[in-house]
Amino acid sequence: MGIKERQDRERLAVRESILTAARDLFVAEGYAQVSIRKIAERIEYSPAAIYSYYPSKDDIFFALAIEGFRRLDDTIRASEGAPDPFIELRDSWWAFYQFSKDHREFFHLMFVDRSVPAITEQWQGFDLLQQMMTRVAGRIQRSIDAGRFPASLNPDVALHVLWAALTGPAVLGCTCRLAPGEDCDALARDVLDTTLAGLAAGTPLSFVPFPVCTPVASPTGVVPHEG
Amino acid sequence: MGIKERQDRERLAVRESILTAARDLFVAEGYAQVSIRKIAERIEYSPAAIYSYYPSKDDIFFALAIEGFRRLDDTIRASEGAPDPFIELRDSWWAFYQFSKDHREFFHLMFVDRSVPAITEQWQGFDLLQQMMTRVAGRIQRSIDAGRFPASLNPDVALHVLWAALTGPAVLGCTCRLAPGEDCDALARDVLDTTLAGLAAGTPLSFVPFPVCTPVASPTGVVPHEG
DNA sequence: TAGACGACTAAACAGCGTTCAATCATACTG
DNA sequence: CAGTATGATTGAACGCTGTTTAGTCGTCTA
Repeated sequence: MGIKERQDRERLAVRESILTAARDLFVAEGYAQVSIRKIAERIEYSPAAIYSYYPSKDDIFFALAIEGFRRLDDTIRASEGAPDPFIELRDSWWAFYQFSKDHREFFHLMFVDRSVPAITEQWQGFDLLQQMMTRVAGRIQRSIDAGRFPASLNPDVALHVLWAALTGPAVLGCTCRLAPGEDCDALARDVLDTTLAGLAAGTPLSFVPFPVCTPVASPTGVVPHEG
Repeated sequence: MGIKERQDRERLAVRESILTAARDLFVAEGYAQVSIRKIAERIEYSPAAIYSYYPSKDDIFFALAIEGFRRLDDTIRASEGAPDPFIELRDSWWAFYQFSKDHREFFHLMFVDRSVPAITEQWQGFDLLQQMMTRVAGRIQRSIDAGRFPASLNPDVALHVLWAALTGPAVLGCTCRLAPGEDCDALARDVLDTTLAGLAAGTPLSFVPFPVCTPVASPTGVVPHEG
């Protein structure tokens, strides 16, 4: 009988509709405006019903975060293809910044929010994030190979420096910390170019990355140089 | 009669005790754990009483943000004194980053939080912030004068680039977005040094700063260069 | 057809920010 | 000193939140 299959399908559909309602509220009105009761009203179920699909509100946000990583992955993948690996690298990080603008709430949930502990705790468990990091580290390696960065540059370290630096303007933008007339895009571009130039200049670095995101595992493991 | 004076003094004392209770809860348990009822319990007043001292919970957080700017100002002032202006500049931003570590909740409230609209809206109205920016812009100017940066560098633009870049590792740190073993201090140091190096390399910049924070008003006004 | 199982709901709990009528202590006035 | 006005303070309530629980209802299975 396909009865169980149909039931599973129906359950999945409701589960999906919860996520859709949450996402719509989230994107349209912001994180703080998402409540179990509002979601319930949208899907025409009682608030309690939601708890048989998600154990808590946090788990709904966790699911949204995963969706966010999927969207970010799409955005960064779409930035591939520039003939020059250095330009391609620059495009990757510009895509990262653009993501913070185009998906403000997602970005905040993924990279800034502290109110969903599971997202912070399982940070290293987001496969897609690790894959993205690996991919971008690969682009850095190709830029090194093309002579745009010193051969001594550790791609994983550069990845973290670029990530941290670009997170700044993204946060300032999505939390409205610039003066009304100031152009956040210009600031992000300047931070990106300045950081790339600083890396190209061979600035000594001291960060020791977590081994996971090494693009291609070297036989001797990750050996970060001292700064 | 000193009666009115005494009453004013008492009112101020209660007002201050509200802020102290809020700050203690805030620092010890985090933003989300601060509630009017908990503050009321600490100062042994009813929750309603608080509303005759602060019109809303947001106003309490606003007062805490002002205190935060005072603390940050102290921290940055304390970083003055290095003989080399470039080192002094580096110390300023290291102090900014250290502030984000030592006063995590304050930093979050001041630079990241979105749930207190007044802080975002009155952002340009924080005198102390403007003064700090002016002071740091002055340090950048002295570094330019000392030949550590190109003469073409606009101090206000550099200020914003450094601010944005350093905000990144600060946010990643205080929102726990690094892997357990990773050293956020090292990352912040690398971002700082990389950004300083990028600025020193004369990277073309395009950001146009809001005129307010020009260290010394030039007769022709702020003329940002094109990037 | 009877029973079991699972989805769903109404109602409640404890918490939240905030408001309001009522109370109480104090200071001023006659 | 008595009476009044003033302003601080409170208890109770409103409407909101996330979550739990007991009970209902419909569908599938035997």
